[in-house]
Amino acid sequence: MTETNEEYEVTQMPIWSAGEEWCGVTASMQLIGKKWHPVIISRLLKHGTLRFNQLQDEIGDITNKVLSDSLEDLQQKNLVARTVVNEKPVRVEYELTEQGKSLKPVIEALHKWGTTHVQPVTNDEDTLTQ
Amino acid sequence: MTETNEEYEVTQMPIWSAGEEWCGVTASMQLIGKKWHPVIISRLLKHGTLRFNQLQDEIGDITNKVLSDSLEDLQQKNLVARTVVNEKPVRVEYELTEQGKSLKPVIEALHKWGTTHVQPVTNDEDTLTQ
DNA sequence: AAACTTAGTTTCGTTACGAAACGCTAAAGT
DNA sequence: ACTTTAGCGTTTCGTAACGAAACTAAGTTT
Repeated sequence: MTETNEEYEVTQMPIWSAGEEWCGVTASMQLIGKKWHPVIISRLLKHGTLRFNQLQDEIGDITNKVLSDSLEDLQQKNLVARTVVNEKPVRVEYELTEQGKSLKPVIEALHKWGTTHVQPVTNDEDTLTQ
Repeated sequence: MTETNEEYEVTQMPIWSAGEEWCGVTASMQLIGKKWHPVIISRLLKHGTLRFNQLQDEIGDITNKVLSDSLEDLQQKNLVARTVVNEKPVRVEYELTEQGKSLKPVIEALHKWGTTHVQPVTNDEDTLTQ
């Protein structure tokens, strides 16, 4: 097909091109700036290792496709590792790499802000009490 | 725009519905989980007040449309305030609300992680143009 | 054989993001 | 009087990300 395994293609995209001032926030966003990445990482931080369906249950509202796509992206960015355990039925485990674990302070900051500055609306859709 | 408006209506979208376990990370993501939001907020944290073009220059790679859309979303979420100063030519200023300023620890965590765990690539791999 | 489990993939529709061009107001240059 | 410049966007159109729902595939249990 392709001469030199173009599938892999080291998609370490150019984080920042010349001239522009490089910024840590921008850099972080290139790696975890997708909708579900921080949530997935938070669950793996909490549980260490999770299987596909466990992860999905923990998150709650994510579809198969989006979880699958997100995990693929996270692997490709070396934040998550995927292991196939040969049992029957086959078991697939996801866990954070060291790089992924290093995101702990970021996730903690997100968690803290979310819990202290966003109130969960306790639903029933008519409580406009704040 | 400050008076009651049926179009406005939602005020605070349902962050989480009943049975699901609510999580601070998910909540945060609902508010700042867009590609450019953290970067925009970081610039406003740094400079206090910025005009449209200043903000665009500070960020570097964002288009008019996306910056405009993002700012609109941030206003709607009460993280950014927009002020029109009636000069000639008209001046429009953006700054963080108190709620927006409270994101400082989150942005700092992102900044720190980005600067310590992502290296700026300096365009190796193909050094043809630069 | 039918149903279930795990771990996804396929299809298709909607929303977010991007590039480039254009619009508007008003001053300033020629 | 025109053209250019500056500020602050909007319009148009194309691609990528996200989502809902159905489906696949290997093996297991009923």
